Amino acid sequence: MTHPRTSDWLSGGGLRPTRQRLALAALLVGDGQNRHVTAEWLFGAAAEAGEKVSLATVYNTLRAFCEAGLMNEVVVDGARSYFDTRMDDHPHFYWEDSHTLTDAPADDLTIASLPAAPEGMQISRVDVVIRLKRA
Amino acid sequence: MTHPRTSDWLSGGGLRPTRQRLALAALLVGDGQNRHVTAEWLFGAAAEAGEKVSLATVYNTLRAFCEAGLMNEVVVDGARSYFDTRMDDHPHFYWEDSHTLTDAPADDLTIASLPAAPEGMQISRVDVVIRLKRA
DNA sequence: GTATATGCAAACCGTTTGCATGGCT
DNA sequence: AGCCATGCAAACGGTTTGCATATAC
Repeated sequence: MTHPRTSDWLSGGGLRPTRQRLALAALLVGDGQNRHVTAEWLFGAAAEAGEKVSLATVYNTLRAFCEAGLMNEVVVDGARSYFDTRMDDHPHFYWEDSHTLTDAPADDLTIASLPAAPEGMQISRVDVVIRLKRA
Repeated sequence: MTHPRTSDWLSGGGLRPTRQRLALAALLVGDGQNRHVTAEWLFGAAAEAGEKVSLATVYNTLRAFCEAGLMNEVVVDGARSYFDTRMDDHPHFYWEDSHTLTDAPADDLTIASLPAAPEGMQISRVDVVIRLKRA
C-alpha cells in the first residue's frame, strides 16, 4: 500500500510523514501514475480505501503539497479546484460534460512563438487548456 | 454616455434594452475597448457612475451576455470569474499579484500543432493563459 | 518538549435562486 | 396583456479557519 515512492515523495517536499499524508500521497502517486484530482474526489478515495481523513485535512494537505512543489493547482472550472501530480508544463484536456481534467499529449503541442512578458514581469507558467465537448 | 454602439450590441444578442443592461453595456463596450471584468468590479463601476443596479442583476446580466454570445467567461482564478468582451480566441496575460486579466498580443502567439481531440470529442475552445509574476 | 498536523464545526465569500415587483413590447 | 427583467435576501457549495487535541521530531 505505502509504496516506497510515497514517503520519498513526501520527504522531497520537506513534509512530515503523518499517517494522513502517507495515505493521501499513496493515493496520488503510489502507483507512479499522474493524477488530476479534486479535493472531494481524494476525500472519497481515502474513505473508500478505509483511511480516516477529514475533508479539512484533505484541503490543507493538497495545499501543503502544492506549496512544497509536489503538485500544481490547475484552474479550469470556477466551481472547483483541480490538483495535478505532474509538475512539468504541459497541456490539458478539459472534458466539459464530465468536468474531468486529463493530460493532453505534450508532444503534439508546438508553440512556435509566445508573447513576451511585459516590462518588469516574467512568465510564471503558461496554461494551455483544450476544452472538449461531445462531437 | 449611451453610445449608439451600446444598444446595437445589446440587440445583436436579442436582449431587451433595459436601463440596467444599457448602463452595464455602456460600461463594458461603450468606448469600443475590450474589457476584462469581474462582477464585483462592474458592480462598483456602475455604482460609481451613479447607476443603480443590484449585484444579483450584474451577475444575471453578465451570464445573459455570455449566453447571448456577446461575451466570454475566462477562468483563471478559482476565487472569481472574469468576463471578456472580446469574442475571438486569443491568449491572455494573468497578473498574479494584482489578480488582473488582460489581452496578450494574439499575433505573437503561434501554435504550430495542437493535440487532436479524442475520439468522439471536438475542441470547443483552447484557452492560453500566460501567468505573470514580478520579475 | 516543542513545533506542527489533525479534526470538527463554524465562518467565509463569490455566486445563484425564489419570489414578489416593475418594465418592456 | 403577457413575458421577461429586476431587486432583495436567503440559500448554496466549495474552501478556509479557529481552536482544542494528537502526533512527529
